[in-house]
Amino acid sequence: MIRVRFAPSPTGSPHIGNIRTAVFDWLFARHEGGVFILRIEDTDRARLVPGAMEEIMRDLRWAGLDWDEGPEVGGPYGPYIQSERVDLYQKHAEQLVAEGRAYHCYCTAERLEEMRKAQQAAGKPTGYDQRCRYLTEEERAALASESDTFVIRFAMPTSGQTSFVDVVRGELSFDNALQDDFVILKSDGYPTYHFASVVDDHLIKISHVIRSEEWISSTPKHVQLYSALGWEPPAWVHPSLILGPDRSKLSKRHGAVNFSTYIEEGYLPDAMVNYLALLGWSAGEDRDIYSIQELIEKFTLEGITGHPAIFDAQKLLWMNGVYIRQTSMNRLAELILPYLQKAGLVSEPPSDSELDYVRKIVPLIQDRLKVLSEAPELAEFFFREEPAYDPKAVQKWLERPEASELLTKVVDRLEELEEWNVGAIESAVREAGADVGAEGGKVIHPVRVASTGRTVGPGLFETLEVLGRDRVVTRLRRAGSSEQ
RNA sequence: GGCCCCGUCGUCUAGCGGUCCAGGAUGCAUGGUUCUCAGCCAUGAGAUCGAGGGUUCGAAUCCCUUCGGGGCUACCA
Repeated sequence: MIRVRFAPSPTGSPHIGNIRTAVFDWLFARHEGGVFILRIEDTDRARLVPGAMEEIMRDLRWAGLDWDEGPEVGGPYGPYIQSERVDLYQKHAEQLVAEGRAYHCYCTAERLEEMRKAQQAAGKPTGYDQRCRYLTEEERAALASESDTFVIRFAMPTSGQTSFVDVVRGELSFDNALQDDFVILKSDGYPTYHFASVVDDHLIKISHVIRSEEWISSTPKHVQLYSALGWEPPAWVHPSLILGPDRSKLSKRHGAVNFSTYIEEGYLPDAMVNYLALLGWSAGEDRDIYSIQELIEKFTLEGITGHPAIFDAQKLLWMNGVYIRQTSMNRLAELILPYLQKAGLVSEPPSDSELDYVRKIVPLIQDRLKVLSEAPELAEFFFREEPAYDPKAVQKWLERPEASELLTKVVDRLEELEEWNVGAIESAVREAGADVGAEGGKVIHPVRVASTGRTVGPGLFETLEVLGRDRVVTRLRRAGSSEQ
């Protein structure tokens, strides 16, 4: 049975890279008919951010990455929050100590710091000097009695190599002598990541550890831990990092990296998952748009690339536009409604007529939307009592002698229309234009500016139809008479 | 510094010894559709496959060296 886990640390908001890993985990589990597990790695009490765990779960749910075991849903190997499992880590750590595979260390932070400085100054690899590893019983007892705190360090083999197979890179090998006697249990009684993840991955029966490249160098530590504990390690899968435009690890410096930012800006869940799946993975085909179902069908570990990928916000934007165009009108109306309300264009809750109006506007802006948050800007003139007139547009199309006459003719004809629909509106406007010797853009542009305040926008006749006769007549009359 | 990973158009990538004087997408440019914008359609520019050596009849694909980028190097994850 394939069992994978997404194991974030609640130290802040999930960012693009975190969710990309979750996407890989989830896609792999679903492809294999396996189990996707969410485990919270909150063993660093100092960096814990209140609410971060909730945000992680909210983001995953928003993206449709549902977990089969984990917080709020439970499962046979819980709890799935590491701070609730400390006794487990302590038990296994003590077991390692009893077996001589780990030891208590009484060195102070100050001594460790000095040691590191000296090592760096001497140009030597840094790492614990194992002072507490070879203590005699007497020395150990003495230190224990005079020191109230200690950590437990793992006794790494001092020679030989540790090898393991990484699914995306093949066999990797590291010198044991260069590995540190790393801490497995901190002085506050909590485990370090290295220890907690190994204990949990085993106890929770994880078959594949999928985590980003930054963990490769500590994998030999984990492999040795498995060996000391007498456990079989899982398959290791290390996709490459996601980089910022400057090619360094994606971080806050690069701007919008928090996943929630993309939710707020109005990216669609499926578009985000589609885009993230393609960052570091490929189905080996000449295409980019995949439904979630298709991604599940196609996703294999073999398609994961071994080189870093730079996050391309422009391509994401394009892809989101594709998804918006694929969205049904009614659905899109629902999606943009909150944005229109936030901008004060539609009341909360919306009236039936407002809802109806929004639905009529959607077809006109769908092709022009790349993210939902652009909706208010694109549709503002539909809602305002008086549209915001672009001064340059007014100057170019309305502040000319013939404009007033033209607009008047247009309104006159529009008012006489029996049917208010695109065809009738178009005929009326064009005929009015012909009356004053203006055709095509010469009549369309002034009318657009007069009715919407701008030179760009959806097709004029469709726009007028949706605006409705009352608004159109009012705006054209006003613009036609208030010649500057 | 040490250890490790990686290196194909600006970007995401296809490619796993010959069908590649390297394909798709994005972005960019130009043209078409049209009332503008967007969309859509078409065309184009854009990668001597980081570089240098090999192996081979033949290499982006295998080997070595080199350079470059990145990651790790905590009682953080």
